[in-house]
Amino acid sequence: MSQTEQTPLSSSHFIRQIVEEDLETKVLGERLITRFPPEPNGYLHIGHAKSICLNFGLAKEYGGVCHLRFDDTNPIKEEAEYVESILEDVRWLGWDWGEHLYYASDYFDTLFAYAEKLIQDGKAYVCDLRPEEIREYRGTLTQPGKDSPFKNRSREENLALFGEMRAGKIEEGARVLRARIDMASPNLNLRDPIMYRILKKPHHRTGDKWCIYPMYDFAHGQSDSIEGITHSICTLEFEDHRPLYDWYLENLGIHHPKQIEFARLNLTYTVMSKRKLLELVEKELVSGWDDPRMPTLSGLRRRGYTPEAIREFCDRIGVAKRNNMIEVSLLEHCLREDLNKRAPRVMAVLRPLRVVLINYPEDTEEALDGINNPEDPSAGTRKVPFSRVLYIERDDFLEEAPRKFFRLAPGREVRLRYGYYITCVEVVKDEESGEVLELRCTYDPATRGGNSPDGRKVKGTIHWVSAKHALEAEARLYDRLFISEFPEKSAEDSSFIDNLNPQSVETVSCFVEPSLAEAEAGSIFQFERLGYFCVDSVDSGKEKLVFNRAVPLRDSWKKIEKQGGGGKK
RNA sequence: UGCCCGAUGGUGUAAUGGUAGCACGGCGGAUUCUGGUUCCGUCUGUCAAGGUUCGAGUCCUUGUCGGGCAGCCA
Repeated sequence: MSQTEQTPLSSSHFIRQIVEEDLETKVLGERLITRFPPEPNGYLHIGHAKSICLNFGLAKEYGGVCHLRFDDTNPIKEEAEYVESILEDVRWLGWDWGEHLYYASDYFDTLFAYAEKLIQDGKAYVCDLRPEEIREYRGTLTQPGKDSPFKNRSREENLALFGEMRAGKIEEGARVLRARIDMASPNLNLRDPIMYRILKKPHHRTGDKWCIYPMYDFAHGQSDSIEGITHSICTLEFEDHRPLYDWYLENLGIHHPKQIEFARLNLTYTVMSKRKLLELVEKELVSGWDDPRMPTLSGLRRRGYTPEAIREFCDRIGVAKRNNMIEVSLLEHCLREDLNKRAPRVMAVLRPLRVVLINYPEDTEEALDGINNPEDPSAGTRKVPFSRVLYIERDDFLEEAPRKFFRLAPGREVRLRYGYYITCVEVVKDEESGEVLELRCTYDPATRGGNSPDGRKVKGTIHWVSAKHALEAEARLYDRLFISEFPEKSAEDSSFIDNLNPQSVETVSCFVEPSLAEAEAGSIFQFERLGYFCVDSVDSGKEKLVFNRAVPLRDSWKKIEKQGGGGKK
């Protein structure tokens, strides 16, 4: 057993190395404590999954713990609805925070006391500059800022003023509490950053208790500190904030976790920013945060992605500091890899073409044995009803078929999966339009089950459903939401919205085998030769089955077809 | 023309001064009652120039390119 574990699948990335070293030298204690700190202002997406798996994964791996903490310091943007969805998504992904569920808002009292301490130490002051003035005084990227005229107020005055801010005596925007650092710092975050601002808004957890709220920088590090976090792992854009993170903790003289930054996930053909995802939702360009085309965890779940596939994906993409752009094909690969092992196979016809077996008795039907999962013998077999009239996929018939087309064509023989060999003898067409309406075929009774006693081979096997027994269902064929590989890189005067794929979903009415009648919401099947389909958790029901295509099977025929049509006829 | 970070095949990611490897992807083939799966083969890489060293993807210098930062957002 231990021999199989000698080669860990996940590679050793730089954060793991730092953690390992720190655990060895015990500079931050003996136990690893990480945290995932979402702001409850939107739904979690696949990019968050990277962070979640990193933080929870590391904790699990090294016998530590990972906290789930909501970074809820801005009541204007945050809502309880988001808290609920985030809890659900993290749990669904397979992680357990145990009793370690926290809210930055739980620390508001402590944070307030911390602020008073800095004032007392002459390291913070109340500033009366207006927002525009603060911006002016801050300077620019290349020019230093200048001191606020209020920078040298006495401690007593600052304390009193800060108390008034808290008591609601000051109007919004009139005053802020600032750290007294250095207006000339080349790092703008150190130019006397704002610690507290006045926001006369009720908070989703603290209600009306507060009308001043700490800024991210004044809340995050201290929250980490209070919880005894050892390694505070965040994304690259906070790199410039680290000196401030360190400054607060040092000047407060409290436990000092180590902040480490890594590059966030980017995926081709999708957008990842919460702002853009919100825009898609609000403009009703998608059906909601859980639209199966969204890269949100709720969308992916509804689409048919499994937690296992997502975790595997997060493991494979690695962790580094350089900006990256992961190809969606890797995500799709991880899904197929997982589902191939587990998804029951079933037959469904998306674009039906009627086939009549002219030498098959009218009143007969039989039950054929279908293998539920060739990758998993324990999944067993099922009975699939067969009769004289069937539906096959329109794509599986071509009137003028090239040599490499192994499916049905006039005069050609194919195997019906688990059924008989059939030969197409007649094509019935609409006289006016020329559209193929029906195929008339003969079947070979000796080939029942899919093998011929004379050993003759057929190149192709196609799927089918019995017309009499089939269930009608809806299938939603999803494709990528954007046509462009890099939707955010749109022309100057256009938005990422212009890169939406107009064919990102096609809804078809299809026929599925009767065994699917009792399929539960959220369960996933492989429609043989087509792809993986998930019973929609919102719209599917007893009256009407609705399936979402999570991902199609790889299709090498399509490739041949594109390259040159599979040769001469 | 400030500060910080980064640069390895098409895309990711390893190699921690000592044979540039793995995965996805592409291409070709074998097997197959899913044109799926599986298996085999194959393709392409250390940003540039100097320096240190017996030896540099790795260390140093300079340059180039990419990213982040001027919310009372996180």
